[in-house]
Amino acid sequence: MSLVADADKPTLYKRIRADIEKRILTGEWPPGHRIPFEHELVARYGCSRMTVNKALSELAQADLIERRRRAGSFVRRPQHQSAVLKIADIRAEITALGRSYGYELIGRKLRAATAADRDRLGVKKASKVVAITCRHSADKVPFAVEDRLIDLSSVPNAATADFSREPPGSWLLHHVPWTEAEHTISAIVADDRTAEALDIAVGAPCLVIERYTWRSARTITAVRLLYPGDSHRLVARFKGG
Amino acid sequence: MSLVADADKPTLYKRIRADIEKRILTGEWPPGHRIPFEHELVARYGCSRMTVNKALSELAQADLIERRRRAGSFVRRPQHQSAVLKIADIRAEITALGRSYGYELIGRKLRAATAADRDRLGVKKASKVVAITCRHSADKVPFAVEDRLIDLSSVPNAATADFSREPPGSWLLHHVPWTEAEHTISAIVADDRTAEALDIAVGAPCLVIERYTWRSARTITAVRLLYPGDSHRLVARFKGG
DNA sequence: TTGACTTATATGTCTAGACATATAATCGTA
DNA sequence: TACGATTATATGTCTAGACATATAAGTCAA
Repeated sequence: MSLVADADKPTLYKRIRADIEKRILTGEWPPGHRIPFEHELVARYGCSRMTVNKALSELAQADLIERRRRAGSFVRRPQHQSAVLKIADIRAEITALGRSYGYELIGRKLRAATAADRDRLGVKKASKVVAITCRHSADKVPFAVEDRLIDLSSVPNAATADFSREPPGSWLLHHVPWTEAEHTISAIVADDRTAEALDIAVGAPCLVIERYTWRSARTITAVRLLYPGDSHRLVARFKGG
Repeated sequence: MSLVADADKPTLYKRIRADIEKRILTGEWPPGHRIPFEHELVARYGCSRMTVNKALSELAQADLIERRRRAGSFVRRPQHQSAVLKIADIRAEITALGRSYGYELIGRKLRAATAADRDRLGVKKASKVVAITCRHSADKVPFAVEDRLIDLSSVPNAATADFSREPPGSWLLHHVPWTEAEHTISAIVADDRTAEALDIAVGAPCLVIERYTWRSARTITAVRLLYPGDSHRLVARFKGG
């Protein structure tokens, strides 16, 4: 369903769909934006309404737009994240469980990307980054520690964002639409520093989720989340064989 | 996108889609089965070709069927599992990585469900179950140990299946189509038994994936997979905000 | 038997209409 | 002003056609 794969199949409705998809993904048409009415697209592309309708129906099915009778079609918020990804917004995750959410910024540094930073972000050229360390808690109990890098060449606003009150994950979720992510899940045992941060014993099991996020081939952020492995469970639901 | 939600919206193309979906999900039309040609459905429902085409196109988009020109439309294998779920079929996972797959049945018991079994399977009434313990390896190195229960009231064939050569996950994947699953991911440290089974040190971190699988409200199987946490990584890719 | 060519056919896309329906906007009334 | 009825409009569904295109299947020659 990539843009490239559809681009070389030059059927009209796919071109229309790709055109609109591109404007949404680049942010040119942000969430809430009303996209042209069917009759306007009919005029613009010089085709019948059914053709435009097919393009828009597929975009609606993919949750990129929402269609409302009499009102028009609107760009949707990227709220359709998968269950595993939902863990991304830890604040939402914790409050959804009916527990009180706590957040604490441990460190924030703005620096030119080191070799290690570039490696984590998967970029080659030099750039500035923000490095953030913070802790999330549920009902005053440590829930996860987060260690994040944000590529400022992709998200310049992050340089001046106030992460002392808002967690960077939530901030990004609201300021950078439509991203893709790759997750790596593994397990470690807590070392001294981790044990202290999570208030667990040294040698206790921890779940590690590393996520690397990009949009249209541009790296956005790389984050490492450490969860106490024995006290928390991450539930993911899927359909399949 | 549930059957129930569409059933009370009695538009014709949705009824057609739901009819076909139902036959696929119940297994009446198994993977590979050719569903009726468009012109046959046109005759059956007494509608135009565009209407059945819309129903079939949506089923194709949902990966339930595959459409081939000149040949017809066919029920797809449930191979479109998410990355995390893919770990379900460990054999496929390992061979996909180009490594040699090894399998070893450790234990197999057929018994009336104990209270603990019923709890794991989430069922209330008594039933028979198969309990299987086995080990998967990649290039002769232990990759994961599996501890599984299969509810025989849902999958009676499993009582006589030969799990000494075929892993139960692969067997189920080929004998029970179109299931839903819930995953729980956590981390533990290896105890004596686990350490020996995975050939790692006692106290080493392990990743635990528990999966509970059902189809149309019927429990199928519950499985617990233990991975050495430091040597393996499970990668999941998602699209979302 | 094998390979190249032809043909039949199911799907893929598209049109120019039609009527249905939900609802935003307007208008009228209390 | 607030509320209820009316209207206008964008989307939702559907039709009865059309031509395009990939390809399974059949045909024929080497």
